[in-house]
Amino acid sequence: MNYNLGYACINMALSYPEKGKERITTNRSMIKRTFQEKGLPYASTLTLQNAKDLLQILQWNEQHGIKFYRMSSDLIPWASEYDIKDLPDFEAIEEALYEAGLYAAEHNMRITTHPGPFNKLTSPKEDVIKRTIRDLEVHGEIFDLMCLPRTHFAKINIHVGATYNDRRMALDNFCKNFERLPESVRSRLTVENDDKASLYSTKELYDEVFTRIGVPIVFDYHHHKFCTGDQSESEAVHLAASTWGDIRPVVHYSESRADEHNDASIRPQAHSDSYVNPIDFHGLDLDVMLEAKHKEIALFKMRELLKNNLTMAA
DNA sequence: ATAGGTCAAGCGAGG
DNA sequence: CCTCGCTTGACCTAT
Repeated sequence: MNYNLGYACINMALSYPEKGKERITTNRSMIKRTFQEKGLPYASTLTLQNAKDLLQILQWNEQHGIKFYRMSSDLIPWASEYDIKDLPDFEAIEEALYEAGLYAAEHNMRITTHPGPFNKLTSPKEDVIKRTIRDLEVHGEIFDLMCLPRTHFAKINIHVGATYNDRRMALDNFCKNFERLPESVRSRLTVENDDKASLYSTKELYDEVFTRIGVPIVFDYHHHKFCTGDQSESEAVHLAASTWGDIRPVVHYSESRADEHNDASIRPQAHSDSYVNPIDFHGLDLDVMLEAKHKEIALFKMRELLKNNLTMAA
């Protein structure tokens, strides 16, 4: 079985270092008021630091055998509000991003991203669509600056995520607005099954999105429990995997926080800190994005679980 | 230095 | 009608 385990955005060891050591993070940001006061020069300063730290995170990953990483969407604060090329430090930023992308390529790393829930290609409101296209375009541009491939290897993953009590209309909008995206995004976009029964299951994404516009499906194990589309986990993960062509499918894995803390008051969709069960690959080659709060620490735990699992099977 | 309140965006769910 | 949660906590002010 071939697979990579990855984690999202934050490296605990680098982000919360021991005293005296410098914090390494790609998530420096600012609130709106500060952006209005300080404008592009400060955005540029934060971006350059974030972009330089990205390489450090990738190097840390390499040292720890981690080949799969989800980039933060906060790398360039307020990027949708201006042209990145207008940042005073653009050349240095471009260089830092290129270096990070080159490092990833040289070490066979897979880099992906997951823009926020505000991105709604389904919306009947044109201004929502315009903002969504702009935000996705920024993600595509950053990946281009890193020279990441324009394939689903470097996926940009979003949810379909809304129905407006008219799923036909919503799905039609999604497919129609997909065509309005720049090639840097269209070539990389994937969709993920939702975590609410009223939204979109893997099966529905397959029937209504993949078959129409060919966008592959990221299967989320935890979300599937809340929106099965009348499929078993095995059926759904196989269906999702069939949408990826030559590219190894990505899946998301997390466990229930409510179970982990034995606390029924925690919403069942919430993600655990770490893991107690090894992921079931259902016989597939998959790249697994681990969505646990403890990040790379949880990844190491999953490694152990899989190793023990293998030992027991042998 | 640390704690606590606050923070762009779109939705749906729950109170 | 309001708040929370979601990709992913981080920023900012008061103490």
